[in-house]
Amino acid sequence: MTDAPSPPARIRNIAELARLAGVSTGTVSRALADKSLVNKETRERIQAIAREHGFRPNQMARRLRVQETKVIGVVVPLGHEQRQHLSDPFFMAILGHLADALTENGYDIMLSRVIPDAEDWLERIVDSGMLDGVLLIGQSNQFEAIERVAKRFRPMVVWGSHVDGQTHCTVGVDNRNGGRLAGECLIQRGCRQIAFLGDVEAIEIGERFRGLCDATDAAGLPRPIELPTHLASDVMADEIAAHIPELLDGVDGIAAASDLIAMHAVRALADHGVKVPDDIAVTGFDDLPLAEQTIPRLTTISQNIAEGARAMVSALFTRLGGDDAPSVEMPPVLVQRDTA
Amino acid sequence: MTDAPSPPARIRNIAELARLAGVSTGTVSRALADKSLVNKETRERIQAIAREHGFRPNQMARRLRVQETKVIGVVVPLGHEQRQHLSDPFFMAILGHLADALTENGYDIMLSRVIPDAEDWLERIVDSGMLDGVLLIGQSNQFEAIERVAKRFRPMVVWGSHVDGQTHCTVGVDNRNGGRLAGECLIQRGCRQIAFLGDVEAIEIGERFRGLCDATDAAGLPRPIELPTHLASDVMADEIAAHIPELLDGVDGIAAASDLIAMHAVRALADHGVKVPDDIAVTGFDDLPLAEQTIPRLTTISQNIAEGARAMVSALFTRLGGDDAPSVEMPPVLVQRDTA
DNA sequence: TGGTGTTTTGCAATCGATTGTCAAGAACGC
DNA sequence: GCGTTCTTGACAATCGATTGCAAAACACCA
Repeated sequence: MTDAPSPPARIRNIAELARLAGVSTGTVSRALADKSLVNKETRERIQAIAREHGFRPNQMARRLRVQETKVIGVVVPLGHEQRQHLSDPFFMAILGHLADALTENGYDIMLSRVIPDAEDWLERIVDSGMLDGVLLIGQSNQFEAIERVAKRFRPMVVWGSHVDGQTHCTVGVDNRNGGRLAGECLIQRGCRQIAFLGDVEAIEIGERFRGLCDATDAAGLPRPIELPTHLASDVMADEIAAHIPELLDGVDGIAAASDLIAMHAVRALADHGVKVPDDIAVTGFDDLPLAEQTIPRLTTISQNIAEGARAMVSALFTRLGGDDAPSVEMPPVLVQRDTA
Repeated sequence: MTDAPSPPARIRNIAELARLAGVSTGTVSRALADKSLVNKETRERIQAIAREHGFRPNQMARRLRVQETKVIGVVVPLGHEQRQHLSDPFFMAILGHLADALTENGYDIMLSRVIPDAEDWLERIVDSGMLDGVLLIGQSNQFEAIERVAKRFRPMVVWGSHVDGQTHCTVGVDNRNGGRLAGECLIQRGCRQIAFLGDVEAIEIGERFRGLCDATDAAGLPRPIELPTHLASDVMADEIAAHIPELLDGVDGIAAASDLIAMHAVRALADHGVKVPDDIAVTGFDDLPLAEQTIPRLTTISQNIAEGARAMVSALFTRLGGDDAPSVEMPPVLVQRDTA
């Protein structure tokens, strides 16, 4: 009996393993699940054979049977983006934290396919039977679709803004207040003409813009100029470059809808010899880990991504347990660094 | 008959739908798959009922039956990292491109769980029965494990370095040559004492270091100093800060193992009044979209992430089709910008 | 030896689809 | 009116596990 194993033949299912062990499939199933119902000796013998042959039970079959998949879908609705590109660092950062929290609890993550033009994209995901729960990162302009599904599918948590009376459970910062904070910061620096870089079609971005308006209104300043800028990094640079003439025309403060947009803007301004923050002050939004590492370091509104991810997962788990979890709204925090 | 639907009762499976339509489950299945075997009229009638009730067949069951999951696992082996954190922007960037390419072809993506301490982490993923194929991003220090699995599991493609005689299929740049390019760039600028920021335990990083040594050897310069720096962004900043004394002690060129490390280094140097590239030149590796947007813009070795992702997916598909796909080694390109 | 109680194990139904096989019915020609 | 061909759809096996139920095996005691 050599101890260097050259597995004779791969075992394909518990039936084969059962034949090999001279027991029934039921016993094998119980043995592999380490149930005390089966005799300790047979149990260990079966486990040994399984190990020796590198056998692992088919998860698809098990999950079909137990009606529990241990898979959570993570989805970014990109309805308002012309191209669907998962490159936004904010999404990636929160995805990382979600992954940590979910895997710690024994769940796998499925990045589900978003069929761009289909009305029922969320229904397809939710009803696929592959997912125990769903996490949405961002609401985009898909409020209706999300509400519709939330009414009958409980284990779903959305990163985004909470609107009065909505059914779906959100976790996120108070975007409007965050926008206000950014505006107040810029105004306090002495900015008079503020520009907003972002796509207000997306609900949470729209809220940030509204908060910014709150700030300029309160200060008796003109409304900020809206300069649509998308989140997809491949078009962002061009869009910002296209906005440069408008920015150079009297704007002295920029509130960007995200840190990435802010970084691109700072770069583009530098290319035109504009000094940040002396000539134009810039604020970001998100407080990515990177925001602290840029030169100049970014003044931004912090979202506390790690805590947000934890809150999402915890809300999802209570919902998976059948209980109700309320929306969570975290306070935005202004992080003042070098750009404003 | 109102056309505003208030679905009477949810249909749970094709059996219920079959009863409702007065046909057998087999017919329903074929009708939903739009097979010409069933009469056009019954087919449309069944589809209408399904639509009306918002019924979607259970994917788990279908996949178990057809033995094809249309799911590709995407995994980052983080064997050499003490904490498993999916925050590296390079990983995220390539994940984004992989997601695009896979979803375009009708595949979903599963971020599989990596059980940190388990020897058989890759076996567990591959044998779970949930995945048609696997993409690994990075080899980390898991060469053995990858080889072992590659010998019997064909549909797997790995981002990383190709070593002579290896079984597993890799796609990646020639890391050694990339390291050499970085070294030559620094040397040509006049750097005499070069430091390497990265964790050489990881295969691809080690190759980059070796290439760097090739360059210093060829120029008759002393070997670069190794300053271990991990990829996890939460510890990276501290590690780099800890390296500062060594960097200020005669080092005039830094080759970083990744763009992120380079950006952190530039930031840390700025904090100590060191000017980049005048006092110390810095090169990155990856050429993230961000590298062009920093101030100063990063000189780096380009990996062409988009093309790499496409190559991985295409190799995976030919392997899924049963054919063999060879490893792909892309030439690294030096992108000279402001930091070196 | 028989009865009772406790472990162990096997049997068979089940999860929800897909699909090969075959029979019933329609259409058609002679 | 009968045989032949073609459609259409029902039946049942299958994918690979889990699990309730009941039978078998064994121990123990009177």
